[in-house]
Amino acid sequence: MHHQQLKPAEAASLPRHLLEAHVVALVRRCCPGLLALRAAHARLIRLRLPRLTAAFALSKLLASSSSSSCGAAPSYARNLFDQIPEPTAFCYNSLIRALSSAAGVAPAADTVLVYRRMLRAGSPLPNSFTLAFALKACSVVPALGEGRQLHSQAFRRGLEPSPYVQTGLLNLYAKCEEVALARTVFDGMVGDKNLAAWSAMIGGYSRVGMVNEALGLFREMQAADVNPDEVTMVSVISACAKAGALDLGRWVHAFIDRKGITVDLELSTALIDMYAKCGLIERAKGVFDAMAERDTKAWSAMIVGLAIHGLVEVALKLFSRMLELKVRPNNVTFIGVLSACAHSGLVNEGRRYWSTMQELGIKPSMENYGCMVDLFCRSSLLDEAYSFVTGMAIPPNSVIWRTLLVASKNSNRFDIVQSASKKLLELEPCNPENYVLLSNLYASNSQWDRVSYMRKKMKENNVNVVAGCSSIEINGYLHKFVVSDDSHPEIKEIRLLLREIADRVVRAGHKPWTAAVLHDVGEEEKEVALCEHSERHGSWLPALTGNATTMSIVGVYSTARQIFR
DNA sequence: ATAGGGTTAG
Repeated sequence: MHHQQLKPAEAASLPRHLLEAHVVALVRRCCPGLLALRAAHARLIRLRLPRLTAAFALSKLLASSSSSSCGAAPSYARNLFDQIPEPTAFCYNSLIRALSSAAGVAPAADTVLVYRRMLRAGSPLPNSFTLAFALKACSVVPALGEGRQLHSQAFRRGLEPSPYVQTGLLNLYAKCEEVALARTVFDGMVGDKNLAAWSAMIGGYSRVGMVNEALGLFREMQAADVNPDEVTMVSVISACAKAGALDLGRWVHAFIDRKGITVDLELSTALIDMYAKCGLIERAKGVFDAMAERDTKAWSAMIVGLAIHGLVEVALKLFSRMLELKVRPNNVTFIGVLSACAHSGLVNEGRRYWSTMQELGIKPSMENYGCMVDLFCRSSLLDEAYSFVTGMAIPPNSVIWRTLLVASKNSNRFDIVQSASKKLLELEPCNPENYVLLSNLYASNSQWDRVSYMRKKMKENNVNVVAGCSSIEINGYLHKFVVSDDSHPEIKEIRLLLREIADRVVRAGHKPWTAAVLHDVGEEEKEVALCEHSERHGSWLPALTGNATTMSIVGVYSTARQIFR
């Protein structure tokens, strides 16, 4: 009965519960996939089901089209919903669930509209499913305003105690980087906290870079006897990657193996990212090679990792392999490819990849444009860089203008300097970095009137230079340092050690750049030293990815540690 | 009657 075609005549004679069983089986069999769903839809129409069973069938189709395994189908879901004469809560909930897979900011706005429509209709009333799905839609955007409206709805309707609503709220705040709000929900959870809540909270801390909090909570979770799974571990590993905490990352990887946690696609990608960011590109490659299947993100993580290690040829070869295997690259993949070209001055190759990107129909992101500007600037093709910037399809951001400005400051292209600095101050009148950059630029040309003008403008805009900071992981704890901050309890020992390292670098006959960075030198020299460093090794240390002014003495220490390794 | 939280690359 379940596996054979049912004819309209037979359908008419079947009792309702058997018909419904048939509908359930039919819809279940065709999932996932929108096409199969449409075919099932057509067959159900041909059966000319009685009114109630037809509504039931439409509800089942709607629920199926809203599941994530079906692929994005919000418009189909709307279509189905509109055919249901008296939608139940189940129908509303499925429609809201389907909306969360739409692109852009639409899910949040549409969700609120559907929710309002439900309230206006007077019945059915929203239940915990409604809120859980609606909150999910707001989390994917993420949309804090809409989410807060839903929070107050949950409270007013007494649906707040539901663990699914709670996790939905917690996740919403975590996605919006409102960790304090997320923590309030987390702490207020009644009874035992479930795995999803722990994972969402750890993920929230990791997302905003509160690494110690993320790892601390991971320990608390184990103390509370909640067993982490592969989803939890993705956040934990990603926290290690953010911190550049290699020792900790290796320990966590060993933990994953010891506990027999499945290293799936996502966790492998997180591990690749972690090893690459922590400087162990070979281990990253090892994880990549061991993967059973690799999606765009996994390939991108590997290619970007190789690129930042300066392993340009390997990165580009891997990209060709990716194309051969018909994995579709996206703009992030091209960040890796283009930055690889920029790193080693492959201008023509970079241009070629840029057209490849166009041919593949990938719309360049700001970062992609940034890679090209960087590519031209590093090869001293200022004219090309400038005309590229002015011809961009989207308005260039401050990063682009800063790249151009730094590249042209030692040239005689005052027109570029002029226009770039003007744009920069328009776009970011409150970023101290720009004032430092421009002051230094004018000072080096002895344009003292302009230097003091900069100072005046800073005062006008109430801009204060904030100290850059850096961090290093030692024995599983992240130590933070701020430029010229001596408050670290072991600052004396740290300074002594740095001096020792500097001496050893010189004695070992290394280029003096390392020593230059280690001693208290001017920003300009640090910048030169960093450029040389990047060319030689790729900028694999997170501590060094900021500009020279945001680099603290301990950031340098970790560089030196890597060199001696 | 029918369904549900958390994760990944720049």
